[in-house]
Amino acid sequence: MSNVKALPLLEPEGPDAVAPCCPPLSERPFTAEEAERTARMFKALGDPVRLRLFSAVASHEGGEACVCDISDVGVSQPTVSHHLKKLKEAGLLTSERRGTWVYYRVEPSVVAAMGQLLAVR
Amino acid sequence: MSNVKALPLLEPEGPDAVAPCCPPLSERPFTAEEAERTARMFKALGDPVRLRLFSAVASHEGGEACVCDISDVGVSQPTVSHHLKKLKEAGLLTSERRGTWVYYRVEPSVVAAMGQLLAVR
DNA sequence: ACCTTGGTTCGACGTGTGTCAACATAGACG
DNA sequence: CGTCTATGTTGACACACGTCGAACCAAGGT
Repeated sequence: MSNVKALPLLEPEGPDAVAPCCPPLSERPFTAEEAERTARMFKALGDPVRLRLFSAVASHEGGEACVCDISDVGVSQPTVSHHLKKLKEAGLLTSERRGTWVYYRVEPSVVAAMGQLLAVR
Repeated sequence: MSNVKALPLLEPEGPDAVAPCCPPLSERPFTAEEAERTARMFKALGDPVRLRLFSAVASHEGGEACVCDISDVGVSQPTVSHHLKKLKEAGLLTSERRGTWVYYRVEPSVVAAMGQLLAVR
């Protein structure tokens, strides 16, 4: 079972579970490379529509939601698909087709890593 | 000429309350308004240069840094100023002029609030 | 086969954003 | 005053981004 496949933001550096992408933001100044990687995650959540979609998936029963369940965010359906793709490329969501519907779920380790970036000293 | 907008993400009420902007992303689907407000914060950190500047301030000795200390991020000085302004408008940094230099420091409550948004259920 | 429903991809358009050079402003100091 | 240093602002430009309609793909049902 491929629980992790080519996440563009997580280097397979440690067998650890919490995906140590980068140290907390207040530990030391980020290098250009760290910033490049990390900014992609924040940018993915930097759009209101994407934030609503992500929140809808994250809060949905069972930890997953099909597009039909969450596509009521005020934009056209192609736009929803576009944003879900962006969230997927950022490593924040994964998708799987089961029959007629496509189900999205959050990647908990990546979200946890983002939370740790913001840990207060 | 004081066009200093009120912090768009924090209501000026609690002394050191943890900025009750929004519930965790996984608690319930965000409303359009919540998403609009919160996305501004994530978007501010969604640029590599801004992320480096923010990290430089956050990790600097004494919790504050003057522009001259952190402006070595590979872009021109006006661009640095522009990004610092963006971070300030997002409520993530505050600035204060002391004599010749301008010092920036992080707004801990806002960062803490962002961390809580990503709290895993 | 055909059609219907769910989702993605494509092509285009308008807006937003990052960047710089040039200029402007604010103190410090003589 | 004038001048130097440290930051901020303005204007302009190229590029990225969000959005939509139309076309396309994937499964199921009839």
